[in-house]
Amino acid sequence: MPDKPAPALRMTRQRRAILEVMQKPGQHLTADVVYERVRRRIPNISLGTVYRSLEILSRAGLIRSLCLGRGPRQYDGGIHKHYHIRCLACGRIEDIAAEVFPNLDAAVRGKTDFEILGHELQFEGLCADCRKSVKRSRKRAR
Amino acid sequence: MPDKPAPALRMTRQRRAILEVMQKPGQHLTADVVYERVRRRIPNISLGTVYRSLEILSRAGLIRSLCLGRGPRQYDGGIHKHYHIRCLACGRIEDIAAEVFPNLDAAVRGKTDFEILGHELQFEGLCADCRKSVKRSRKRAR
DNA sequence: GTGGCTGCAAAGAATTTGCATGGGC
DNA sequence: GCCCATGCAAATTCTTTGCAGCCAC
Repeated sequence: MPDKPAPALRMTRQRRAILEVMQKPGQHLTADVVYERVRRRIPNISLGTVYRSLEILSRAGLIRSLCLGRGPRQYDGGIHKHYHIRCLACGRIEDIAAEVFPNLDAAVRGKTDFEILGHELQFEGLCADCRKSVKRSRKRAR
Repeated sequence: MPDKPAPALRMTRQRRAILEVMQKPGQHLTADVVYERVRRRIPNISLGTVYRSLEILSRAGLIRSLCLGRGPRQYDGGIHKHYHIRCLACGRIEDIAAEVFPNLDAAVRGKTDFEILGHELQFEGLCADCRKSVKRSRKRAR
């Protein structure tokens, strides 16, 4: 097997602009929204470039790639980490106002060949609205 | 706002077959693979039905829907819960041989309106192969 | 019997890719 | 100067949806 020298990451104007858009913490942006915002600065950037850059930047660990329930993939600047909760019934996503568990990574370190760099955690449950419907239907069922 | 009575879940032949395919623990199946397997029993089932059923069954909490890095969404019978780790560099996914943390749910209970039913946790890091390449490239850079 | 479920097929959304040219290192 | 990165647009992949008939409850 030939050596695969890790490719150099070129910091182009496009990638720099994308990184800056991603910088603001606490946002989850779809590729589409990133495209829209970066276009203010680089009007002729292409959507393909945005997709390629997001992929590369997330592989380089500069941003995070999230998959929150349904819909398109979302990306996050990753400075301010936080968790999410998704309603199993209606798919709604919310941030959770709780601090990150720093010891999770340590807990699995050594259980695998991988070098653990972080984790992604989302909770699942029922939002207040859907809980009401479920209760209602249970009552009906009696 | 009119009452939205929670819809009844009909256990059709198709859904039963899908559930059985999903039953075997420790597998992550794409809709496509589920389709292929269920077709052995119900040859004229349609892919659309598979998508619809997977969505409904996961909303009902009977199976779990996962988003593991790139590629299509995956589904899991969910009996035997386990965590995953994804290589940031190459995208490889592996199961982690560690027990589930039962106290995570309790830790966020009360921090939100939601009724917490479970969680999805995936770690991120570098697999052995990619770690080698990175080291190599760092050495070259000196 | 009724309203949800299915098969079929077409539409739609999201993402990837081929290729010629441009630009970072 | 070498190669990776980009723009453009077409192609692919994945998922959803409209509709008429069917079936679980």
